[in-house]
Amino acid sequence: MGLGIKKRTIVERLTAESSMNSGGVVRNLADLFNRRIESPSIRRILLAAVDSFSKTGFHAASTRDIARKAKLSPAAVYVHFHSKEELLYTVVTLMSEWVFDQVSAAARERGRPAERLRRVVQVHVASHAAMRTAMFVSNFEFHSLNAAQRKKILRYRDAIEKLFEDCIRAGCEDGSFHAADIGITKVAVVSLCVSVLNWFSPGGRLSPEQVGDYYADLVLSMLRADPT
Amino acid sequence: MGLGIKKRTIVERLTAESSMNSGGVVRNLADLFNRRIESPSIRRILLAAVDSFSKTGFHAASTRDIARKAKLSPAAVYVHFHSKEELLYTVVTLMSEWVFDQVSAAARERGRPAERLRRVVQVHVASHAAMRTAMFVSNFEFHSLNAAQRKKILRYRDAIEKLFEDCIRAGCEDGSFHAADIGITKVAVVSLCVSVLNWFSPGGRLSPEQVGDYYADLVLSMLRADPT
DNA sequence: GTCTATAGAATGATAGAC
DNA sequence: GTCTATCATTCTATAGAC
Repeated sequence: MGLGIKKRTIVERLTAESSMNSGGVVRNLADLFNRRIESPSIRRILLAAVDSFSKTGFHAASTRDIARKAKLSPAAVYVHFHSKEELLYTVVTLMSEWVFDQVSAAARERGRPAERLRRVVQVHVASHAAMRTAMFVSNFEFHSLNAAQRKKILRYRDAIEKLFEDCIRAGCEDGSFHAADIGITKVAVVSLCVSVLNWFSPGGRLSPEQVGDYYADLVLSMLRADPT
Repeated sequence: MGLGIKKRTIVERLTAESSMNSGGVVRNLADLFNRRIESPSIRRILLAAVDSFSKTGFHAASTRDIARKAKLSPAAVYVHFHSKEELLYTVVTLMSEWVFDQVSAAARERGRPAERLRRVVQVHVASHAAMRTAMFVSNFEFHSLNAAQRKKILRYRDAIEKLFEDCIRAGCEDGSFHAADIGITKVAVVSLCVSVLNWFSPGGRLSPEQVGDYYADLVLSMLRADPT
C-alpha cells in the first residue's frame, strides 16, 4: 500500500454540485467554489489564484503572491496542489464544467431552433459576463496548461460548440435560419459570445442577463432568423 | 551634450512606410518589418520576439530564447532594446499602426454605409487572419505593457473602433441598418472581427480574404442591412 | 495542515573586452 | 555592434519541525 500511489489532485476530489448546499442558481465565484470544494483553505487558494492569474497572467503570477492573498505560507499551497500548473488546471476545470452545465441545461429545453439558440446564446454570454474574471482566466490562460490538461478541457469546449451547432443546423434544415457555411458560422457565433469577456464591466450600464439578451438578438439577426 | 539624453527607442526611429521599398501591399510579417526597420539585426530580434511571445506568452518567453532565435548573444538584444518590455511594445506598435492604416484606407473610400462597413469588416478580419501570429501577440499580450504604453496603443484601438462606429451610425441614420444600441453593437462587431484570431489557421479551407468576406456578410446580416 | 528556512534553477539586465 | 562572463534577483518547489 502506498507504493506508487500519487496524491490525488483536487479535480479528482471535487464535490458533485448537487450534493452540497446548492438549491438554486450559483450566485458568484465564491458560491460556486463553496459548492464544489470542502476545504476552506483550498477555496481561499483558488480564489487568490483566479485573482492573480487574471491580473498578471499565469506565468507572471507568483505562488508567493497567491499564498499571501490566501493568508497562508508559500509552502502551504504545495500541501494541496502539486504545482502552480495544477492550480490553473483546477480553476479552468471548475469553470469549464460550470459553463458546460449552464449551456447544456439551456439546450435541453424543447422549442423551435430560434427559441433554443436564443436561450443557449443568452446563457452562454450571461455566464461569461457574470463570472468575467474566472472565465477570463479559463479562456486566456488555457494555453499555459500542458497537453494532457488541454485535451481534457477541450472536451468541454467541443461539447459546448456541438450544442451551438445542433441549434444552428436544425434552423438551417427547417428553413428558419440562413447560413452559407455552418462550420464557420458556428465558430463565429461561439467566439462572438466569448468575446464579451473583452469589454464587459460589472459596473456598466447593462447586467450580464441584459447583455445576453442583446447578443441573442444579434445572433438571430446574423442567421437571418424568421421573425417569431 | 549627452547628459540626461536617453537612448532613443526603436519605435521613435521607425521608418515611414512609404519611404522604403514599399510599392504594393505588405505580403507578410517579414515584409512589413523590412519596410519599417533598417537594421537586419533588429528585424531578426523582432521576428524572434513575435515567435516566442506567441508560443509561450510574454512573461514565459526568455530573452535568451529570443536572442538565440535571432542568432545573437543575450547581451546583444540590450544594445537595441532597453528591456524585454520595449521589445513587446515595439511589436504591438508596429502591428497596431499597420492594422489602423489598413482599416483607415478601407473606410476612406466612398459609398453607401453597407458598402463601407463591408470593406471595413473585410479588411479588418483579413488583416488579423493574414498576420495571425503577430496580431495574436498584439492583442493578447497587450496587458503586459505598462500604463503609458497601453495608453498610446489604445489611441489606435479607439480610432479603429471609431471607424466602425461611423459606418454603423450612418447606416442607422439613413435607415439601411437596424441596431437598438450602437455602442454595444460596435464593440460586439469589433470583438467578433478580432476573435478570428482564436480559430483561423493558415492551412485551412479558407484564405484570409475569404474569411473576411464571410464575416462581412455575417455583420451586415447582424445589422439587418437592406439587400443591395 | 501549517509553519520557517532554503535548495536549486532560471531570468532580466549589465560590465567590459574587442 | 557583438561577444563572454556574471551579477543580483526572483521563482517554484522541498525539507523538516511542530
